Amino acid sequence: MSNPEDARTLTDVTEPLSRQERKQRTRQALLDAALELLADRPFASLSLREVAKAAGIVPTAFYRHFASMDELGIVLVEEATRTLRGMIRLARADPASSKRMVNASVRTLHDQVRKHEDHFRFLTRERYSGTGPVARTIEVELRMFAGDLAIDLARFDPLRTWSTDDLHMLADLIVTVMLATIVELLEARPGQDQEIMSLAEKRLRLILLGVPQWKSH
Amino acid sequence: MSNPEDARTLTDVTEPLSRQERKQRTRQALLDAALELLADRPFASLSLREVAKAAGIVPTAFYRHFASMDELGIVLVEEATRTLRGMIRLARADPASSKRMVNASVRTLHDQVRKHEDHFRFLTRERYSGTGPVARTIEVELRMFAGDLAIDLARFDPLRTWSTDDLHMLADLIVTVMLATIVELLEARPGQDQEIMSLAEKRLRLILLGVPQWKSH
DNA sequence: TGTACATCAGTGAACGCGCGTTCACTGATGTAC
DNA sequence: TGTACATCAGTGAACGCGCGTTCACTGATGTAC
Repeated sequence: MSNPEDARTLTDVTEPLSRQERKQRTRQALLDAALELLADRPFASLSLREVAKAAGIVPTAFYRHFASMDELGIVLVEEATRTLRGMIRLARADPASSKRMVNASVRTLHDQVRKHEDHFRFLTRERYSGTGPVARTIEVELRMFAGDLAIDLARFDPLRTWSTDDLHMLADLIVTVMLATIVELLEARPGQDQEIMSLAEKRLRLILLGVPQWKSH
Repeated sequence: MSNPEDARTLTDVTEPLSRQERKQRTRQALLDAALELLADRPFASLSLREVAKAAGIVPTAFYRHFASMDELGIVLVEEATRTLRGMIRLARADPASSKRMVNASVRTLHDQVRKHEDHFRFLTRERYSGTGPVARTIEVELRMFAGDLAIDLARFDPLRTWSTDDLHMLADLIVTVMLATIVELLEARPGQDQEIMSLAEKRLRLILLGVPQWKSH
C-alpha cells in the first residue's frame, strides 16, 4: 500500500492542516474504523466506544462528528452505494452483444467486489438485519439501483417492447442474482472465484434465454 | 386463539406435570420468547437476561437449558428449517404441469410464510448476519434444502438430461428467488400479497422459459 | 505585524444501567427400601 | 403405604465490565482590529 502522502520526503514543506481538514480526517477515521470492525460482526453489535477507540479518539469526541451510531451507519451506506453505482457505470461503459455482455458484467462485478470487499460485505450483511435505519436506507438504495437498471435494460432490443412492470421484474431478478453472487464471492475460499463467476454467468444466461419467449399475462 | 389446553373444564382431573415435562416447557418458553423478541431486532442484540425474563425465569436458570445464547440460536435454526422442509413436502405432494405447478408452489409458499412468519423472518434476517454459529448453521441448512430441490427437479421431463451441476445451478437460482419472495412477503403492507405472488410467479415463469433452450457449456 | 478574544475538536471524570457468569441456596419431585 | 435420601429446576445476591451520555475543561486554531 502506498499513497501520495507516503511519497513526501523530508524536504517537503508540509502545510499544517486547517481545523476543518483535521476534523474531516477524524470523521473519515471513524467511518473507516467502523467499516473495518464490520468485517466479521453485525453493525448492531458495534459500540460507539469501540469505534471511537479504533479511530484514536476519546468516546465523547465521537459526538463532534455524528449524533449516534445510526447516523454514522447511514453515511456508511452512502459510501457503499457510491461504490455500487460506480460498478453499474463501469458495466454500462462497455456495451456489447448479449453473450459478451454477460461475461463482461460478471467480470466487472468480480473486480469491483474484490476491490471494495468491505463495502459490499456491509451492504449484503446489513440489508436484512432488521428494522433499523441502516437496513431501511440500504433497501431504498437497492430499489433505486434496480430502477436504474430497468431503464438501462429498456434500451436492449428484445426488451424494447416490454412493459415497465416486466422490465422492473427482470431488473429485480438480475439484482437478486447479482447480490447472491456478491455474497458467494465474499464467502469464497481462495481459488473459488472462477467457479463462482461461471455459476453466475450460467444463471444470467438461463434467465436471458427466457427473454425472447416472454409473453406478459 | 384457542388450543386443546384451554378446553379443559373444571371437572378435568389434570395430571400434575413431571419434572421432565416442566423442564421441557420452560425450554420451549425460552425458545418462543426469543423468537418473539426477534420480530424486530437481530439475534445478536438479544441478551440472555431479557430472554430469560420474557420466558418468566431468573437469568441464572437459563443455564439449565442452554449453555449460551448461541446454543439456543442453533436450536431456533433447527425449528425454523423444520418449517422450511415442511413447505417443500407440501409442494411436492401436489405434482402438476409446469404452469399449474408454478402457481401452486407460490401459493404454498405464501400460505406457509403467513403461517410461520417468525420462523421465516428469523431465517432470512440471520442468514447474512455474519460469521456466528447461527448464520453458519442457516447456510448449511439452505444448501441442503437446495440439494433436495435439485433431486426433485431431476424428475421433471426437460430436466432429465441435465448435468448434476446444471441442476444445482437451477435449484440454487429457484431457492434464491424463493427467499427474495419470502422477504418481500414479510415486509409487505397489508393487501400487497397478491402483487408479490404474481411477481414471484413471473420470475419463475421467466426462468422456466429458458429451460428448454438450455445448452450447457 | 501584534494583541485580544472567539471558536471548537478533543479530553477526562463521573453517572447509572444492563450485561454474562459464579455461587450457595431452596424446596418440590423422584427414587429406594 | 411410609420414610429417608437424592436429584435438580429455579432463586437471589454478588462480581466486575463495557455501555451511552452529561459535563466542565483545555489548548490549539481562527478572526477582528
